[in-house]
Amino acid sequence: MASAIREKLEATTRYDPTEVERRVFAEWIEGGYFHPEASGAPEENFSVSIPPPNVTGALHMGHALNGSMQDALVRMNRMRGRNTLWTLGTDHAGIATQAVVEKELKKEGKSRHDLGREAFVERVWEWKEQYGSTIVEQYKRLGASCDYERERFTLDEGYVRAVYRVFKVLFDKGYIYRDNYMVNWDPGSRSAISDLEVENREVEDVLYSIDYPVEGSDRVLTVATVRPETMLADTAVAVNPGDERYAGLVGKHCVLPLVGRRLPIIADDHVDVEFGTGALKITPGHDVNDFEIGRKNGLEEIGVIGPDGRMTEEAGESYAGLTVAEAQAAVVEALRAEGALRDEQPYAHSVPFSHRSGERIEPLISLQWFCRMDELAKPAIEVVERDEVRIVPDQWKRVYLEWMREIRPWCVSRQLWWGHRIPVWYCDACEVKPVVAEVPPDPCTCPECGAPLRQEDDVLDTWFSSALWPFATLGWPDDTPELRAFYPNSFLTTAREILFLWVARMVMTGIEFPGDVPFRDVYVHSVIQARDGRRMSKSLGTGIDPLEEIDVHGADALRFGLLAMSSTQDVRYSDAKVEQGRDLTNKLWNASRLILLNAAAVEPAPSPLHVEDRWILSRLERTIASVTEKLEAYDFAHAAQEAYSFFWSELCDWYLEIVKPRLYDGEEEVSAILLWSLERVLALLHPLMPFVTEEVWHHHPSRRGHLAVHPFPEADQSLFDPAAESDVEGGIRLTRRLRAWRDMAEVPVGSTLAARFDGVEPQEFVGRLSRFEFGDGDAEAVASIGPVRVLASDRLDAEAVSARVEKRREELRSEVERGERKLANEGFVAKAPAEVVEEERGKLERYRSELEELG
RNA sequence: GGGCGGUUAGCUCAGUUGGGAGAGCACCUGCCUUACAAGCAGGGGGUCACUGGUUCGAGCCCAGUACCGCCCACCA
Repeated sequence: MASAIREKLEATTRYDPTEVERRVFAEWIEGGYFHPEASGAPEENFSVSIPPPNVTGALHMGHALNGSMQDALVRMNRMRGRNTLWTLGTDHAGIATQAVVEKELKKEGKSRHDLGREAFVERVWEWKEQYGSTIVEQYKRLGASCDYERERFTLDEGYVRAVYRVFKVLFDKGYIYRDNYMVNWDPGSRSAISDLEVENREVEDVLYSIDYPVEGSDRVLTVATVRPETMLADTAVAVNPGDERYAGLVGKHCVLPLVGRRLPIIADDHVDVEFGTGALKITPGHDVNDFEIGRKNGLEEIGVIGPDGRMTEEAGESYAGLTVAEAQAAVVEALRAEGALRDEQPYAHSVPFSHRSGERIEPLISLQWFCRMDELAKPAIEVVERDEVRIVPDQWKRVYLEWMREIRPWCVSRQLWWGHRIPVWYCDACEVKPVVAEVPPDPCTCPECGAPLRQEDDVLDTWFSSALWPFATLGWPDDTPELRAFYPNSFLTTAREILFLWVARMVMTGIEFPGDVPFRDVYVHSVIQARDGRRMSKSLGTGIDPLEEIDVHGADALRFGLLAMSSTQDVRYSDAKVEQGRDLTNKLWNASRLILLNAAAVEPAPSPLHVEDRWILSRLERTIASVTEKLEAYDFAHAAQEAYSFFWSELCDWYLEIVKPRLYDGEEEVSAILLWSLERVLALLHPLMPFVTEEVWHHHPSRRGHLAVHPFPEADQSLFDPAAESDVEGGIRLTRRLRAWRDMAEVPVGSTLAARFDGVEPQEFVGRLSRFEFGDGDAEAVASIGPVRVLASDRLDAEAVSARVEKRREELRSEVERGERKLANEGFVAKAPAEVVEEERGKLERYRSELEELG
């Protein structure tokens, strides 16, 4: 080792991630390790598409966890020599990005309408150029081994071609259509949104009961509503066909208070006889159920609420222009004045809100583009039923299937400017059908009358383009080498909240377009909650910034911590686990210093001279087998914990302590084993903690290339050695008992005690690590610990010793009693498996003989 | 209204097919032992939410109860 490096290694007793991480990452990029050739077949290659973060986004804990998991598997497979691609990119995130730029404009006192569409979109692109790489840089901080040279964006040129191709094909198949239909209108973004972007929240409203007089009679029908302002758009009153109270009224009319409109009284099964009076006002223009009933019964559809969330002209001049809330107050007041308001009751119920803007959804009828999903869903159901796409853990399989079987049309148009503008062109001059095309028509004129064509104003739902991510990023619709080499992907990891929004749609489009499932496995990971168990959220201020955690503890520490705390159920963020990861990086660093600074210059090799060598090699290989198996099963937490405990407890606490004298002696065999083990441990841990392992590897004498492309260890079963394991573990147990005995007997730390042994001589390390000196002295034995007889000496406090012995006797008596009781149970002896009973007998035997030794 | 998950040490969580309850952190005691005090050695700590059942034996299986969380859902 060069002396400068040696000095640095000697002097640095703490691992410092800050300097290491940037340097090491730059080396990886320079090596081009993350940028594979597009060659080979998907079955032998390994590929993953990152769930594309919003281009407006900043790395949050969900990204960090998801990234740590993907990187662990990606790195492991790259090290195994597979041609590995991890595609990275960002999502244009229609609503979110448009909102960010609009907010910027607002500061300048402008709106997007002041700029006009073209200039506004230009402005968003400028924003994207300036800020859009933030999150990509943050993935680098995490150490994610993505192919940064193949970065994609859902609005880049090639991607747009994929989106337009898909739109055109689905349109030609008749799946995509335009219709005037009830949609979830988000007054916040002033756009329609899909069912999946709606969340229901519990709200305290007032339930108003209103009397509707029946025409030509003195009866009234009392209806109940939480939205009295929508009565202005009522076009019927419905009762249940089986409701005898109203049997004679069906077919008659009542008169709408305030408005005077005649409303037919109709019968519909939907009406619940038990609720309220059993009479339901029907507002087809502003209520989802009423819309259905209206269409079924051919009712008039009136809209009194506009896209801006204000009352329209249709609402009448007393209300037009008011906000919904103002209109509600005015209507209630007017009804009260008329004496039509019968009752008001507080009423808690769930109400749809926009997941995007947070505003209350206004159901209204509007002209939108929809995509029929039933045909697309069929094969996507089958592949999951047949486990061709495997959902892990499998409870999510059922959730996926149930949703898919009930799937409804998807509203894909959005009234935004930022996004994929729908590739449909209209002629305003004649009645010709709209032109739907993958590329803008050239010339852009009407084929019938020659007038200029006008493109559809609406853009597509962001998720329409995300749905194509695994293949559009690889160059589809062209038949590219990338597509041939890396599609389908190997797996996908995701949070369950986008199982429907994203995962299901990728499965559908993958089968429909490239013709194969997009990935074989879907791993649904846990959600990391805030420390107090609340959701991590920006608005609640409960978010924990992964970059701050990286600044403080290092990326490896965060990665290890996240993997170790992850689970199939939701977990609270654990600082302790991240600190455990940090401590592990430090331990790794220092154990490596011990080995690298003291090992003789030899070839690393498993050449055992002693039983402890065979033991550690056996344990190492078993750990490799087990950790690998767990990683492949997406059991990241146990993989991390197991690697940790092998390295810390077995390798450091025991093996290194056992072999220190040999190492300091310059023994070649132990040096060879230590260097060999270190190499394998570094490689095994590299997918979990890439930075520190790579940095240590720099100092390893066997180093030729980077660890990032070093072969991943494969467990060598020929080194499994149960006999050595049992011998050394016996020695360890004895050492611990001797140490505990000393502690209880209050022997000063520094003093060595004399002892002899009965039967088999304990291994050399037992005496050394517990500070006992074994000889054949014939002094009186004051205590027995297994085969060890502790000899009387003036270093021992007789009282403490006898107290210790008595305590042990007590323990043994209770153990013996427990064993005897169990074995006296005829049921147990008769019905328990033989080996369980045998084990119990063996234990009882050992306890009895130890008790006998103690006298 | 349906469905799913949870309840285990002071805290955060593990616990394979039923066979003496584990980890990390925190706590107590003793150690600056020349890899590491972000360390080493030793230790204390649990009615496995509750009630019943099955079994020789239940944290684990069954039935029910109570809280907590999530998803889906068009009773105004």
